[in-house]
Amino acid sequence: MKTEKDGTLHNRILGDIEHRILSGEWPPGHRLPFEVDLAQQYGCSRMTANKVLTQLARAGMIERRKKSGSFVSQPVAQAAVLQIHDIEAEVRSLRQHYSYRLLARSRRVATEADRQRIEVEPETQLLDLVCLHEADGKPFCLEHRLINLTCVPEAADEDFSRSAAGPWLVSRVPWNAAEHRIEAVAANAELAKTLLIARQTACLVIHRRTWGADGPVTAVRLTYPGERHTLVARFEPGEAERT
Amino acid sequence: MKTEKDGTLHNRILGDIEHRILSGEWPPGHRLPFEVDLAQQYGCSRMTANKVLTQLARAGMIERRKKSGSFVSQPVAQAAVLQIHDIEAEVRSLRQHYSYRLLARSRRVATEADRQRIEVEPETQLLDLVCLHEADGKPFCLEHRLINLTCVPEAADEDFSRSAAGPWLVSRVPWNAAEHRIEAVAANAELAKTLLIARQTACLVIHRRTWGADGPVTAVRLTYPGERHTLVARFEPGEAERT
DNA sequence: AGAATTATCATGTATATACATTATAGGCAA
DNA sequence: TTGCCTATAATGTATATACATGATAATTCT
Repeated sequence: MKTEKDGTLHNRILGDIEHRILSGEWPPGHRLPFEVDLAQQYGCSRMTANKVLTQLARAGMIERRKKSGSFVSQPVAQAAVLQIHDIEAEVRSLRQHYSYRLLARSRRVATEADRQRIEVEPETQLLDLVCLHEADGKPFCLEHRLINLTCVPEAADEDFSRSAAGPWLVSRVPWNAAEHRIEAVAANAELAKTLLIARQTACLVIHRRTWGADGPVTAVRLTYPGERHTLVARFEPGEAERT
Repeated sequence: MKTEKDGTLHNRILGDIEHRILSGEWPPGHRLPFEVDLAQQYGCSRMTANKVLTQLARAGMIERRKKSGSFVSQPVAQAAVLQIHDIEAEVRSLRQHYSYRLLARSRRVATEADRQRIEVEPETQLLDLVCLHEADGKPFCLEHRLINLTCVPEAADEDFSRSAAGPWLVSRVPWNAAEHRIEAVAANAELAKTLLIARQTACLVIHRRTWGADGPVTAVRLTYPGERHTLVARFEPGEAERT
């Protein structure tokens, strides 16, 4: 995403209108000048004004109605962009040493329980991986992953004993949709033992399901000890991307 | 965000190129046809092809280099759009009855502890609210909120005993940045009592800080009993918005 | 007056054109 | 061979223009 304003007329106009909206000078519901008037004010052609307004409309900051004009949008339901890091990068950014251990690997036909986690057809071959990501040798995150071998048959030939499946998949399989579910759970005995934490410790659990052109690719559950981990999301409503 | 493909030439071309990229037909690094060639293939002018490519570039799906051409981007760090609902709407969407109770309201000059939560100057007047959102009469979410009275002096005259401060603020104060932090915590005695849950129950905590043109507006901490609440985030990398 | 028609206005989409910008390739001279 | 210059190719930005679309306002007809 480019955000620098590179002196072009287009971006100057865009920035100016954005500023008026964000500062509250043009509150929600306010009708902005017609395209021809904007063009005159800024000394540009209608096409240029039109492109700016089109972009603002795509960014959701204004709504456009034929004949009536363009209006500042009501603030919409809040949305935030959540960065889902690669775990290795996440550990390194904490300046800790990253290591990885494969705890279990099995291949099977999807069971009913599996199909609760990943929406595959019955009889689909799956790869089931359980692995532990460590920071400075201490448990950082426990990963449970199912991979749909119909979509990614090459995965059957990888043993994933040295490196995690996540980065391997990302670079190999094009995907076009993902769903994340985030919840808090208390550690049960098994989880506590694996993560070396006390029972009942609150943990942050991220479920991620990914789809490609041929259907579900993978479903992964990441469990982080709660006290040691937070997710951060940012939202800049005015940051319409610049050309 | 408009996503329907409304038969225009622009959107036909956009959808076609998107499809080639998402299906893997044009993998990351692949050079797509030059603008003039695209224009010829689709029987349109270069301007139209240019606008489509510009849009794809803004959506992050392609990178453009002068003289060299346009290339399919490497998949970027995953990002997900997290919907932060209005709590009342959230409860209603579960088809439960929403109610609200103000538990505490006080006004004071920012303490050192407050300034850990909201980045205001010393001596700033704050409004501190604690309230409970209920679904079908049962605790649903506990809210701790600080409001910066320098930014929102009108808030001092509202008692917030009948309705929550969130929606009131949203409709009154333009804001331009927000930060969310999500973590899991175990309920302490006080929290357990307020939310009517067992001690040590895992809870999902969302910290949201909001900035307006005049600095920090509000900081809010929402605590949900973990077993009963999940956050959902979606990401559609190919969903470049359509004109 | 009320309904149907027409005119008008603002936006939406597309084209042709012009010139600016910038990275690459090729040529030319020291 | 090296360094510089120039030509060229592709994108970037902006303009003028044309016609389509859809909503509102004005007019006309019954």
